[in-house]
Amino acid sequence: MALVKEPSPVTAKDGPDQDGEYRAQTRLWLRLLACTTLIEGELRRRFREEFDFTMPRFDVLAQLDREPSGLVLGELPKRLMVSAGNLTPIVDRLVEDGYITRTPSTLDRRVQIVCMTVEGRKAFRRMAKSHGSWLASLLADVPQERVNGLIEELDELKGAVRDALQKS
Amino acid sequence: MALVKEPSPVTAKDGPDQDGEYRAQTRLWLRLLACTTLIEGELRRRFREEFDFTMPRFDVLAQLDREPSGLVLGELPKRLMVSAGNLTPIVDRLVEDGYITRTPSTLDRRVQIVCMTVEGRKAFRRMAKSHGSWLASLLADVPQERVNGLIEELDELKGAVRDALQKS
DNA sequence: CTAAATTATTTTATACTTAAACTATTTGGT
DNA sequence: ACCAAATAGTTTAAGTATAAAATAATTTAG
Repeated sequence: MALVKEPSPVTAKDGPDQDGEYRAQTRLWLRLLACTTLIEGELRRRFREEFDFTMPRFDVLAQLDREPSGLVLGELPKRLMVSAGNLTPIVDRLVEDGYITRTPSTLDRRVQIVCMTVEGRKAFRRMAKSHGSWLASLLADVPQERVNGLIEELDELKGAVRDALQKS
Repeated sequence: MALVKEPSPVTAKDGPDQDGEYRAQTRLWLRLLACTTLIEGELRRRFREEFDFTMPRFDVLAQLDREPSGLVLGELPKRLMVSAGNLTPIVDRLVEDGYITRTPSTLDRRVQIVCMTVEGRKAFRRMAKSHGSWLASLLADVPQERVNGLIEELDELKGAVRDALQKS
């Protein structure tokens, strides 16, 4: 189960660090993580301060906003790339707070349908607008073509990683 | 305190979504998050399976690996971009497991110096090697120039975001 | 030379996260 | 019809994360 190409002996070009191979890939990962952490921290902070809301809760609403007829609960973990167990308390709380409803399916009593309420939708729209403008302000100094280029490149990167995961 | 340029009235070009402005910035953020989540999940899984270790613990060791004489404890939260309170239990556990030591400074008894042990260093090297090869395998299908290009672009993006945060 | 401000770190409260075990329900094979 | 396997969802245990309050030690100002 060889997941990795045998490290080619790079001997000639490596720098002062004797770390060995894969430096560029590791560096890319660290950049990716740093950018995400930086932006995520700021978004979290603002969600908290302005709306007393958390990002995972917002993410759930964002999914439901696109589905007027609601979603099977089990779809959420897949779309949000989080574990199922994780969503239970988050959904509980959103129901409790009146943003969404959770109704058991009549056809299959294991299944539950979650659906945004009118107030939920209203609250989401308001927050989504701020969310967009926060991002725009954070990324204001990144030229538009660079933004578009990165979108494309990261899409491809995501695809490449997914493929690699599939194969393993 | 205008953080955001007033949304220019895009009226003409917007697509089927009436989301409004900032679409590209939001899309970029979602891609960034998706890539990071995807890779992070896989790295976490492998750390767990192969070494029964977690990423935050590895991150602490990675910082200390570069500092043979140890680090002031307070440096860690800054470098790792996590909160200070968060590190206390992580450092506790690393000490307990013998990977690092924590000694109070003689000059300033508020300060503690953390330093990797020999076994810690050995364990770290072993894990770092795997970490690198996991990343290489995940990113194997991303061409080398693309990797290098992304490193640079993300570096600039990080700088731009940091500047934006500074100003706010 | 002491009171007040500052700094380093820990503690507390709340929330998120995963993996794995568990419950309830449905489905497919016999 | 029955029972084993599969599926949907929740619960549990351990760990990670933040913000904010608390503690302790040091520095600074008067």
